[in-house]
This record gives sequence, structure tokens and C-alpha cells, in this order.
Amino acid sequence: MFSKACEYGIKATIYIAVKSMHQERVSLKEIAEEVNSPVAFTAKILQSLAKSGIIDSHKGPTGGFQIEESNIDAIKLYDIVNAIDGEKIFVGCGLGLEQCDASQPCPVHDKFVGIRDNLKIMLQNTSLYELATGLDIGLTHLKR
Amino acid sequence: MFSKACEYGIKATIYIAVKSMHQERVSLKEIAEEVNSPVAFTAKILQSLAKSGIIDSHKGPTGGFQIEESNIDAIKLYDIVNAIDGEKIFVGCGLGLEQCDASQPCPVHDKFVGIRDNLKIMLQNTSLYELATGLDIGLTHLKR
DNA sequence: TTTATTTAGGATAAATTTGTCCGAAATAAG
DNA sequence: CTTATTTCGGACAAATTTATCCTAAATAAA
Repeated sequence: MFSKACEYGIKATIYIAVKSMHQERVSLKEIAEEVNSPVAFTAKILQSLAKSGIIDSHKGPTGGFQIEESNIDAIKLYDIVNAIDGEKIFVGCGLGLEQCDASQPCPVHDKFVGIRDNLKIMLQNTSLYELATGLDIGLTHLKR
Repeated sequence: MFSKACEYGIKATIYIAVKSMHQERVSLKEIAEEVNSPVAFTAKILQSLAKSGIIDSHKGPTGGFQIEESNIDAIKLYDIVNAIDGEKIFVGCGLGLEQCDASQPCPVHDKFVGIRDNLKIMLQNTSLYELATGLDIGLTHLKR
């Protein structure tokens, strides 16, 4: 469903959010450990999330990643997925046709659009805040 | 969403089904042309679909691919996707966790399972017959 | 039987995704 | 200022997916 990059990016962002809600900044190393993702690859993903403005990064000792607390509720799962995998997941024909829309549909068009709209709506309605809160209170987990 | 292999496989199977409903066998070359897919790669996919028993193949002149007409309604989109991409699309955690279920969920577990179940049900409820019929009567298309 | 045609299948290559390594740049603290 | 720490960013490598090519095997028809 999601790419590995996206999986790591989502996990990392949720972890950073939890820490940010406790006014803590976290290092790449800690994130990769807690989220069970390859360090160097995770670094690349965090870089691009920082460029997208979803997370903040700081160099040097005491440096690391964080998310402005007031943004955590406004950031949606959709934003993270979109920043990493791009909108190509939400656009385009399910069978790869260039020319496919309601007036000239591919055989799976209607059914496919239905599923994908569900996905899109789910991602747009899911806030980083609720994901981070669930993790913080021990309702969910990210390891293994 | 689907792999390229799956896209080509679905398109090819629908095209073969349409022809089979008119008692015609089709060659790899014709399929690849009509479905706008790379010939050699399509050959591989059709090979595996034949091994899975979803389509029949015949060598030699007048050879080609076909689907037993009485099977066309029983074959579901799910069977095609499952034969090519495997069940890994329908199983496993949305964030790639090994240990993730209702009792120890990842942060997106519930929402993700909901979407994926929708997808699975849609694929299981969509018959090759309806897809092929739509194409046959010109309601849908596979080119471009 | 010979020939032409078509799929089967192995080897290989190209493209993309995933992942690593390392020096540069920033920066906090002694 | 120096040093230690941390992210940045480029080059590179491995793995997977996508795609090609060619020979073998089957088989229909002359």
C-alpha cells in the first residue's frame, strides 16, 4: 500500500510528535531505534519532511527533530503521505491508462475511484495529534 | 496501488475474457497491442496466470490464450490480483510492523484495516464477467 | 515430414526503490 | 577557539521491479 519510505516517514513523524508534545527534541539515532527503521534511509526521509515543512530540524549538539506543538493537530496523515510518496497515489487510473475518467472509464474505474476516495478521506481526516496521543498513552505502538 | 505487472495482468485477462465470450483465442501479440503493454513482460505475466489456472494457453499456430467461458463469472478480480501480486497486499500492517493486530495495534491499524477490507471486498465481489461485458459493449476501454 | 507459428522459460538488462557511507556544514558547550 | 555532536547532502551500492532477448518446445497445416 505505502512505500517503505512512507512507512518509515509516518512512524518517525508520529514518534517526533509524541516527544514534541512533551517539549522534547529527538535525534535521528533515537528515532530510528524507537521506530525500527534503517538509520541512514530514515535520515533521507526526515530531510525531505523537513524541507516540506512538516517537521523542524536543528543541527549540532542538542540538535534533532521536533514539530511545533501548535501544528500537530493541523498536520494530517495525508500531508505526510503526500510529502513522501507524492500525489500520484491519489491520482491516475487504477489500470495505468492515460485516458480514463467518468466519461471514458477503464473497466475498474468506478470501483477503484470509490476505494481510493475512501483512502484519501481517511488520510485527510486523520490528524497527527490523534495518532501521537494514541501512542503516548500506550494504546498503540511502533516497535517490531 | 497495483503493481505494473498487476495492471497488465488485469487488462490482459479482461481482454482475453471478451474474446473468449466470442469463442475466440488471442495471441500474446494481439493482447499486448490491444492492452498497450510491453510484449515480453506481458508474456511472463500471462505465463504465471496460466500456471495459476486463471487462463488457458495453447502453443503452435492458431495457439494463444483463452478462458473457459463457464469460468468467466466465477473468476473475481481478487483472483487475478492475488495470482500476480500475492496476498501480501491484503495482509500485514500498514506501517510494516511485524507485531500488529487489534490487541496490539499500530497507530493506523483500525483505519487502515477498514480501507483494506473495503478493497478486498470490492475485488472479491467484482467478477471478470462484468468487467469483460462492460468492455465488450463499449462502456469501458483499455487502450491509452 | 517439413515448415511456420506460437507459448515456455532462462538469461540478462534497465529502472526504480531501498539502503549505506562519508565528508561538509552548523552549532552548542567547554 | 576548539571540540564534540548532529543534520545535510552527494555518491554509491544492493534489492526489487520492470522489461528485453533468444532458444526450446509444442503444434497446426501443407
